[in-house]
Amino acid sequence: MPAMKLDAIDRKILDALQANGRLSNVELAERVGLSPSPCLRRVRLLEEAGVINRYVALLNQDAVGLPVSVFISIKLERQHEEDLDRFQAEVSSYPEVLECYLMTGTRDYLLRVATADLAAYERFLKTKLTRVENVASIESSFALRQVKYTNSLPLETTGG
Amino acid sequence: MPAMKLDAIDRKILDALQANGRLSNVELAERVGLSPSPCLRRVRLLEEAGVINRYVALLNQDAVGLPVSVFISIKLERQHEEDLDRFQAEVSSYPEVLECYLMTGTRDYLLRVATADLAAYERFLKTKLTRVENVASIESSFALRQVKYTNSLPLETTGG
DNA sequence: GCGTATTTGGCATGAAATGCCAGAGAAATT
DNA sequence: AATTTCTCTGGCATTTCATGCCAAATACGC
Repeated sequence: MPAMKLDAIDRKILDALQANGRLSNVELAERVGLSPSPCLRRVRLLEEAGVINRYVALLNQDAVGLPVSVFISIKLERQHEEDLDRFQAEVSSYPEVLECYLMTGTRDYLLRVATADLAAYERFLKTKLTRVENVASIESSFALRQVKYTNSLPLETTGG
Repeated sequence: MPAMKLDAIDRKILDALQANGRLSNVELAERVGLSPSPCLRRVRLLEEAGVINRYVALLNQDAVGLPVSVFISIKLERQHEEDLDRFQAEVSSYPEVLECYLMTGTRDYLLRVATADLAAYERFLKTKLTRVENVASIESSFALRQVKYTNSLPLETTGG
């Protein structure tokens, strides 16, 4: 995905939709200083270009009973292409895994997992993660508190 | 936020809106097996109860020119209540910081930061993070690839 | 079996999304 | 500087949707 050229209006649109993905097109148009028609056309273009991936509802982890966030550092035995691919496919299939990154440094992967409690986390480890082939070591760190969580990327709407 | 009691239809609604926050109420109602009126009422209740935090558009980091994700482990000099509060407030104000967690273990905080490139990251470090008071050490790990990234919490819609 | 409370479904109204077309603005060419 | 061309914008008409209200149905307790 190449970086797309975005003008000031595009960035305003993206900023507004990052903050509220359910803004009506009429209100969005007002905020960015366009009439509804061209505003909607820009939004559609941004969607088709893949700048806007998708729209989602963000839930409260506590309210749905998944208050525990765990970060897991994982090291593999072998790091060949096919080893990585197999591991990634397996881990991506677990709904408990919200984020997974291939990392530089001494640890190969970093995962964020959401579970109901420690017992559920232990169950996840025992029945899923530790059974994945090629895993050399697993290191869990628990989040005591989510200080900040946002999906809003800083688009620097002040400049060109 | 206490965990709220959600029935099977609520979980279907939440799952659908986690996948597509812009579903029309008419289509959402069809999917969960209700008519539009009670479906909308449930959605409003979930919003008011705080189960649904908000709706957002998710952007492609590469497309908006912020392809670099960095995880930063931070250790503070002192961990008194007011020290933590001050650090958290400062770090939360940085738009580059997408996630921040207070952690167990040897490191106090874990941050995820998005930047345009290494130069921008260095600028963030020098002008912002290293100038925050009370920071004992900073350890950066770069993500080579985002293997999985989702906000969809697993709600186990199969069971009660 | 009966009464109560909660939830659902349908209808009416007002607002919004969306496609179409003409007009305005910007850029390139001569 | 004038003209041509291309791109983007704004307004209108149609269709779809959101939303509030009320009656009916379902679940629950007695």
